Amino acid sequence: MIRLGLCCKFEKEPIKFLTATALHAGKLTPAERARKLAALCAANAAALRASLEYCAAHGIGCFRVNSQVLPLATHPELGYDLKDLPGGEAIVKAFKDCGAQARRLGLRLTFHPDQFILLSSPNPAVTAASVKELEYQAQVAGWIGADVINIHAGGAYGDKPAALGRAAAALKKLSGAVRSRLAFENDDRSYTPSDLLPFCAGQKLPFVYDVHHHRCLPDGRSAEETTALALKTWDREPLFHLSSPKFGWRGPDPRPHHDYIDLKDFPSCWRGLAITIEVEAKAKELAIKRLRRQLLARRAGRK
DNA sequence: AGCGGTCAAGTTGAT
DNA sequence: ATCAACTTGACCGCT
Repeated sequence: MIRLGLCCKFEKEPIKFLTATALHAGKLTPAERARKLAALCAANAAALRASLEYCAAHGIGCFRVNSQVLPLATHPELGYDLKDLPGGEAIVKAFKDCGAQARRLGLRLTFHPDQFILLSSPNPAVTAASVKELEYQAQVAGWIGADVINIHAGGAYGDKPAALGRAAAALKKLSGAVRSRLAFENDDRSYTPSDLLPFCAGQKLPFVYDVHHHRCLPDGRSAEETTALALKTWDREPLFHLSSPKFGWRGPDPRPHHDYIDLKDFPSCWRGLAITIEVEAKAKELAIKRLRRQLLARRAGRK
């Protein structure tokens, strides 16, 4: 059966992940700052633990972890190694406990580094910062047992093949911890599934199929064809993305995400597949709950 | 408790 | 030139 994934946060459930601003943290003395950051990391480990319990209790099989789960960890000036913060070892253990609990509960965990993470950039400083961020996320992924770090291909810079060539070169700089988890997702501006499927095949990396992005930036291939090709790139449970347009498909801009998923946007060819679908909907766990109910009702009604 | 200004980072396309 | 969009609006000082 399909596994639905919740992205990063909750709408109604009182589980909060904390962050910090560099401006404020930078004004603190080093000791104050270390204490503050340690407190945030510890609170986020507890929030992750609570998230896992919630997901398991509500039929949500996958949870995406916020990139800022260790706030400012890779900041150029304020970055830190969690083990060096006060009580850091205990916080690492709290994350490892989350991993053990996720395994017990059968939950899948993923990361989706943000838009600044670019392996295709012509600027080496951008790539270097991206590699650093990926290594950090892979470290946390190791603690908690997350099996996917999903990124976009980045900008086209006027020449997509050249950009993908730079990405391929950057892949060589990544540790096994990142490589073994890395996946590429089609976006709604530059890179379609047709752009990325050959790249992923060549690099032996899985392809995360976002059908909403594909509908916003089509490439002439159907969802059925693309789904079949995407499935083949995975040596474990495939990961796909689903959303609905906030203002409808006839609105001014289909890209912003709706609070909920319109069942009509659920590709019929996804029915019954053994896949994870991360639900990118603003109403978060409420959207998953509604989608789950509708999928079950449809399944029952079909028979 | 609530408000408003502000926040590390890149790229794109609409206005 | 500015802005919103992207995986998530949240933080923080002020009242």
